[in-house]
Amino acid sequence: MTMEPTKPQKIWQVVHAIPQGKVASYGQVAHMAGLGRQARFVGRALGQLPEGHEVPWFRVIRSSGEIAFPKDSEMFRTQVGLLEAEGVEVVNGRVSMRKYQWQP
DNA sequence: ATCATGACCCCAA
DNA sequence: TTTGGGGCCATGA
Repeated sequence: MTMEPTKPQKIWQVVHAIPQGKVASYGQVAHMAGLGRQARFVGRALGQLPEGHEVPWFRVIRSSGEIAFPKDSEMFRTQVGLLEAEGVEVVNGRVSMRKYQWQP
């Protein structure tokens, strides 16, 4: 029988649907996953991704357009690299939401 | 049970 | 633009 998706699974499902070259905010993902204002839960869920996943976690950023990791961190550099690789411009750790936000 | 801490957000000033 | 305060809630000390 089919199991009800857990909260993290709902989140991963939404994130998986973000198209290449677009980004979504943590709050946007929370809302789309039916979790209301639990934006923080999205960050937690992305940190719990199992190995071998195909979830484009790097397309999730803050509502302000900023990358959520410290600029001097390895994760920050990784995320910027992945975003730029698919055409998303990152200037000073920030993405233009006006240009790149996913709008289903 | 309490306290602090987060890959956060929104509003007001 | 920046700051401050409240909201949210799982997790670990």
